[in-house]
Amino acid sequence: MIRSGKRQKHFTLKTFLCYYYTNTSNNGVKLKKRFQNPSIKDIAREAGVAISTVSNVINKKGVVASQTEQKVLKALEKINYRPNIIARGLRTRSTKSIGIIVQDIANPFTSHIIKGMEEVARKRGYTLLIACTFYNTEDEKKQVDVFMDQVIDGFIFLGGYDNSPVVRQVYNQGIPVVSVDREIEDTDVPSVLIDNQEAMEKAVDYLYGYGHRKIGFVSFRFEKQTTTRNRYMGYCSGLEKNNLDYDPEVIIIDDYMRLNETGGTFEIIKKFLKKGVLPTAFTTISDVNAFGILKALKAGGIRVPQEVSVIGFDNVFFSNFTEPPLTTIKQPKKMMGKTGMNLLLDLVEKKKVDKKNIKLATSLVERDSVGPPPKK
Amino acid sequence: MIRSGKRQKHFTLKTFLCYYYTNTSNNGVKLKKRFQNPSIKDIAREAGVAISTVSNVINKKGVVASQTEQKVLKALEKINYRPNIIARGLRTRSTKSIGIIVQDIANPFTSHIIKGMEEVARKRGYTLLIACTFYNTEDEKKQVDVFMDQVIDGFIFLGGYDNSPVVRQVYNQGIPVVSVDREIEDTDVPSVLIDNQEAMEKAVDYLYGYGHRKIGFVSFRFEKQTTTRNRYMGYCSGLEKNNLDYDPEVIIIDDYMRLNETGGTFEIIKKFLKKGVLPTAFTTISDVNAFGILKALKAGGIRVPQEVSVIGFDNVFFSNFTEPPLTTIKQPKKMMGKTGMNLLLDLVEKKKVDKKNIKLATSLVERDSVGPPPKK
DNA sequence: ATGAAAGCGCTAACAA
DNA sequence: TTGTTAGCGCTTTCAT
Repeated sequence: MIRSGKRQKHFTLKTFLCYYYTNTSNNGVKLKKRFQNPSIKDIAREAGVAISTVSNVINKKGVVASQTEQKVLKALEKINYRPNIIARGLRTRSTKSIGIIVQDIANPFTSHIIKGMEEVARKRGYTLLIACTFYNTEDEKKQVDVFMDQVIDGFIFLGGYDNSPVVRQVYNQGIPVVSVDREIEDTDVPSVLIDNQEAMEKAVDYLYGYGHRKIGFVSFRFEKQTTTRNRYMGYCSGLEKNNLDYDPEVIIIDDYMRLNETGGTFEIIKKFLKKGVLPTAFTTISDVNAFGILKALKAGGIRVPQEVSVIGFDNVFFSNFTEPPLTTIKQPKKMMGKTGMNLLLDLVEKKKVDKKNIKLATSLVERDSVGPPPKK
Repeated sequence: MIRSGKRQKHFTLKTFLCYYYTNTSNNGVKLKKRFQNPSIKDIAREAGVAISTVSNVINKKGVVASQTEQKVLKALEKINYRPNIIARGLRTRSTKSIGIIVQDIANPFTSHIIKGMEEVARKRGYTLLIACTFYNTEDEKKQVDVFMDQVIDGFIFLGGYDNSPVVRQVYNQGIPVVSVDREIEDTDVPSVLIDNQEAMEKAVDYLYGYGHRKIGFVSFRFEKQTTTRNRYMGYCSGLEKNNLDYDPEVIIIDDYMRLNETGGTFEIIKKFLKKGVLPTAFTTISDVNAFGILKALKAGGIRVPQEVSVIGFDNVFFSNFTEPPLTTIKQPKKMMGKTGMNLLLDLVEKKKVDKKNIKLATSLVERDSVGPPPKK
């Protein structure tokens, strides 16, 4: 309800010029009807030029005589005018805002990506609309519609289930969209990703290099999530590459850790420990899961990395502050956000983009949670 | 650039009814000019009623004969119509969106507050615009203007420096605003806060109860931030209450930890350790700072809590996964977010609010980072 | 109860 | 080069 005249309590510089008089049925007397922010009309009147001329000056369009321009500029300076984006949006169908659909804004991985996005969006003059869907595909669909109603300039889908029909639908409507950390099978849709398989393979290689031969994998289920599935694929191909057997006994896949990664993993691994079969090292799909493993291991009196090694994925900030500090695969979070947003805005602004499916490099951060396996 | 006809590539159910013909200068031939989403006009035409009647049905306003209503409903069902919020906003000056100004969206404390906000906003049909200012007061001012241009329904200022003039200005313009985790001196402005002083006093009491008599305090500078200053006040009053001396030697206040809380604190405390004066316990203004203390202590070979105790503030998720798990003051983060957003939306919707300055309760979460001081 | 029409503030097409 | 005007899609007022 911004700028609703009735709630305006003070005269401000912004408004002092802008009340106007209009006929009402009140005995034909002209009454002060409402306050509002200055509009382009006020500027035009003040400068003594046409509305469209003001518009041209503001948007640096058309040709305006420098003398006229001066007049407008002067009026603009005198009156603290700000164009109404909503009104402009109604005409131009652009509101300088980007909708971001994310699973969980409080997740330390995604929140850093968003931070990167926010940074470039703001720098380029766009505003961020954010909605969280908590892995609810229906909600995601609904939220897309809500954003459509708001008339946004573009979409970013950040992480979560593939849910490509929704992305596709947006894409098909000709709305700029990029998928970040979400692998859509069709590569028409612009994307910013990492090579999840290669990254996880790197982790297995690293563990193998330390002498590990019985390497576990812990994850939630990944039928609907290609990113995660590809990490699993990387785990498998890493095994294969190093001639290691695929051992279902040390592969723990359970959806219980889906929405409560750390706590869920903790429980699952604690239970797993009771079985008495132990890999010499754990791989997992994210740091927040690794934290749960670490804690369960500690609770079970198992030392890391002396008895069991653990390697994470993401390189979340807190990986540096666990005990021991977590060795992990680093995803360039902020860069993913920035790259994704720049790509999207280039699309929005119809700039030439030479690469619309971008893969960013990962790296391995060595800390202290991986060591050689214990000697028998 | 949503719904820009030129980029529409496919016919969809949504659009099939909605291309129309118009004269162009092209030899006087009528040309298909553009696609668009169905508008209220299309519904009106389909139902054979007036536009305003459709509007009335949609908004459940005025009186519509049930027969007419049925016709409209039927048309509505046939055509997948969605009102254009932007156009509506132009008239009503309400876009069902809330602007949130926050320092750092990736901070684990604020991100959980925002999560709470998002939850209720979405439930109540509002969208979130988010901007980060990174403690830059100028940016904050600018961002307020950007949000104004967007015509949002209300503001939330979340954390950060007091910067009350900006908040005041918004408030004075009659725009609904609430301040969350940000203490503005004037209580006209609705707010959701905790009692920072009482909370920190609680921490000191707790430490005192364990036998600590030399209690440190670590913080960045707080001239411009009342929340933090009040925690300091709580530290002081806690000391006083328990007849403890105020000892500047163990009070570490340094802005170096402002924007890099954990890393900065780590450095500062590492340096501090060299001085050789050590409190038996540390209080600090947030968990992320406590993590730095923990790590510095560990680096210095000092055991927690056997030699030195540490108590945090916030109860961030990861406090549970440090070594040792961090004892801390819990702030009801999600609740703060939800309460703040509910308050704001009540204000926006002009509902009766019986309490516009809300204080939420904190509690102390006992984990393992506090123990009795070492015996001499 | 229903419809016609006037804007909201802006841009863009076109006339002058 | 400048001004006039027709919308964008909606709500709201006022006739009917």
